[in-house]
Amino acid sequence: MSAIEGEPSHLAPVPSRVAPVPTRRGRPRRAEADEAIVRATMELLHEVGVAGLSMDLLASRAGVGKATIYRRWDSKEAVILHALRTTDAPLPVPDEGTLRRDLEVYLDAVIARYHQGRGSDILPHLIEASCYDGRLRASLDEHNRSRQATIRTLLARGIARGELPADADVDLLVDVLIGPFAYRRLVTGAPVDTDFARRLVDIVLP
Amino acid sequence: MSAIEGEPSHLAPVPSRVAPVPTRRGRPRRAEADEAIVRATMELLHEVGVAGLSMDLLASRAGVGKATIYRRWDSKEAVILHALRTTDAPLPVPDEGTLRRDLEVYLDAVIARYHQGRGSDILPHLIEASCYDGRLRASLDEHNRSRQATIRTLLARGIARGELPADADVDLLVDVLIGPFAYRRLVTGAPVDTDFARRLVDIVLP
Amino acid sequence: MSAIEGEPSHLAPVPSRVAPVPTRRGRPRRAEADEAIVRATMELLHEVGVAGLSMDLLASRAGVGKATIYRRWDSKEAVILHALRTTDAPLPVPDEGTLRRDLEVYLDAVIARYHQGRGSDILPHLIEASCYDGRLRASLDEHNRSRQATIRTLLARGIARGELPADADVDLLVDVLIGPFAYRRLVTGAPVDTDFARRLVDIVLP
Amino acid sequence: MSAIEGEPSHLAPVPSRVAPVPTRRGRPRRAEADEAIVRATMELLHEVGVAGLSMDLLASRAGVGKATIYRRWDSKEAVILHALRTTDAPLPVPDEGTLRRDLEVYLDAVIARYHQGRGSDILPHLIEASCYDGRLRASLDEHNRSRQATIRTLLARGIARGELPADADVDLLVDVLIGPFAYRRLVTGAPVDTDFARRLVDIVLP
DNA sequence: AGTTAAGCGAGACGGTACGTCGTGTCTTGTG
DNA sequence: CACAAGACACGACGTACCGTCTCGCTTAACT
Repeated sequence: MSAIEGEPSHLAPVPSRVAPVPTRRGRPRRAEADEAIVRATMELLHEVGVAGLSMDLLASRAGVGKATIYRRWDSKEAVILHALRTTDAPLPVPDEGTLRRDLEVYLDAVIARYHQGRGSDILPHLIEASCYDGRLRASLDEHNRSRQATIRTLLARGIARGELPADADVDLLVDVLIGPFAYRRLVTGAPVDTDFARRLVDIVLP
Repeated sequence: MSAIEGEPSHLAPVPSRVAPVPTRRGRPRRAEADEAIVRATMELLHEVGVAGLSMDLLASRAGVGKATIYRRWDSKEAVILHALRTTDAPLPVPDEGTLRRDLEVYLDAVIARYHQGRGSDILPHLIEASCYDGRLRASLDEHNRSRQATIRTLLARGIARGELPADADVDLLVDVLIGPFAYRRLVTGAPVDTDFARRLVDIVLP
Repeated sequence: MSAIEGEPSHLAPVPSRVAPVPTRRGRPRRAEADEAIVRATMELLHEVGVAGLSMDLLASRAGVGKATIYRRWDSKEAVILHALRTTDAPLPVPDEGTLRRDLEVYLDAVIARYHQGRGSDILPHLIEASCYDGRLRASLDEHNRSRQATIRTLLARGIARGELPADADVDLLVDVLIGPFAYRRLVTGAPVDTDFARRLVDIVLP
Repeated sequence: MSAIEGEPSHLAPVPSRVAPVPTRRGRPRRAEADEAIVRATMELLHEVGVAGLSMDLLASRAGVGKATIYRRWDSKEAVILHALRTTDAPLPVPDEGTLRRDLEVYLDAVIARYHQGRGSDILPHLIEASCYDGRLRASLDEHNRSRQATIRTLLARGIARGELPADADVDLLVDVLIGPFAYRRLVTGAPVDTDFARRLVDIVLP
């Protein structure tokens, strides 16, 4: 699983992607190769996981030479991150009438997706890789921040309805609502369930 | 940096450590070897980082055979985690008179340690490795949970002083106070500073 | 160095050269491209040797697309052989009055050229390549046989002068006069000098 | 086929072999690995030829890691040369009563072995490789020179019998008897047969 | 004048092999 | 038994070539 939160990353720049060179000289890159690589990446992530995905395997599964992959991305992790950003559908934005209900429904959806064991090693893997690769770090951060969009939408609605004060510290609220999930999942391994989400919302909406 | 929070893990069980075999047969293990390995591990973590630390390098630096390392630990990551637990000094427990001040002082200390770039890839590396190794996962989780001791002490004092209600949800408060730090550092890359800590405390102590 | 023996191969067929197609349709091939490729080939052979000469490097040095090279020749080795045949000036035909002196002068010239280290790996490389490519083999053989012309001229004059019997086995004499040079250079690595040439002539002209 | 001439190279040094380090520390090299590698090399040379023999294929056929090969030899060619020297049986030393008959019988045997197409690209390949690797060059030269032993034995016997003058130039005679074979095979591609051998002997024994 | 066929520089493509590295295990001789 | 040394099987890495294949353009010769 890659993301703890929601909204897609539509048109965001992908810094760790190798520049496709806007020049029009020479044979253009084959668009099907991009697709095939992304598809093969997602397939293999589900079949053999992040640790079992080697560049040789990926190339042969995508029917592509290794050089074709390295021409497009810097590293295995950049490929994986790109595939994730391309593929990973955002969670729906709930609209239940109250901020409390919206948050509860959304966090439940996060938990549901967060609990699928398959691929739950992808994000930790990318985090680790990004420690050694600034470009990857930037791209991953950008992606993860973009996933806060849904919860920001919910909070903005809450302010509009007067459920939160107009000067509420939205940035901090986002971190408080999502941070504990990431902390439990990545760091302490403590379990996360619906009740946990309820109590968290109680803190934010007293 | 390895830990986001405080107290040491002195006598805690280390599941991923290979059992030293209580039997008394044969030549006993050399205690200096343990020390040399831990020392070499910490040296290399600072010199070449987690990615540059190979078992061959570690063995030769410690003046030890590789088998001597594997006799004691399951994997490279288990060695690193052990070295960390052995070495990493806990942050002091503040006592400023009020819960608010205690939390502020403590979180400032966490931030100060959290910002040292050197070795800031160790925890992410261990998290990733623990995805593939249950024993490591258990050991790492145990360690990270143990680091919550300081903050729990502070909260307990706060309850005793009446600064928090007697039925306060301590488990959750701990996660709310630390989770956002982990989230920013590991996931979004957003900056963390003293002001951030202040605002966080405001949420918990309205 | 490419050849152990003499005469040029002016108009000889070059089987491994791709047929330029006598049809006149379409844009004609650019003659400067041929020249540029041959020139770049010789430059690179001197600069980086046969092993360092890659088709990408050659194309970029010649300012030409790789397809332009492959349109003209089958393989890298065919290019090299062509460049050699085009460039390599034949040794002069001596005329000292006696067969013995002629042979001595000629063989000394062969030795002088044979000792230049630069490019001395070209012939071995072509020989090896010709093991896997019949067209190249034919072209190389033809070239190398053509280099016997000078020595055949000398022997013919010797027969005319009565220095050799009219029924002398010229084919064999050629091989005996040149073979030991090739053998030492390619196979045993034994040194070759003027004295060696003298003694060889003594065998042929008792 | 690797050699144009005869005697084995019993105890000759093999400079291109990586030094096995006379030190007695650590686990000794597995002798079966050496055997398996040599056996697999010869098998593959017959099955796929020199060009089809890759290090990965060789390692997997020998049931050995690539590092185990590179620990012992510098390059693919050094392995091949070693396998050849280890395996290639020398031609028998004829004893027909006269030097002329001995030479004829021996050269016929050389021709017979020389004509087997299988593996006839090995020597050219090694020659080429030795242009880029001094150690290999030395080893190959040493090997090829050692193969002159048989013919030297025959010539020595001829001198003892008075068939050759006592001061005959043996070094040169060896080159004259073998050189033309190498020259035709490697350079001009001209055919070599029994008649050619007969005429060659006529030159040496007038 | 328009059409057609081929050449052209650039560079992407699928493959294959390279030689190196790291892991965790195994095997010596020596305590 | 433990130990230092180091060999071992495995398998991934990222690079370098090869020879082919598009692109968007010339550049003629044939309509």
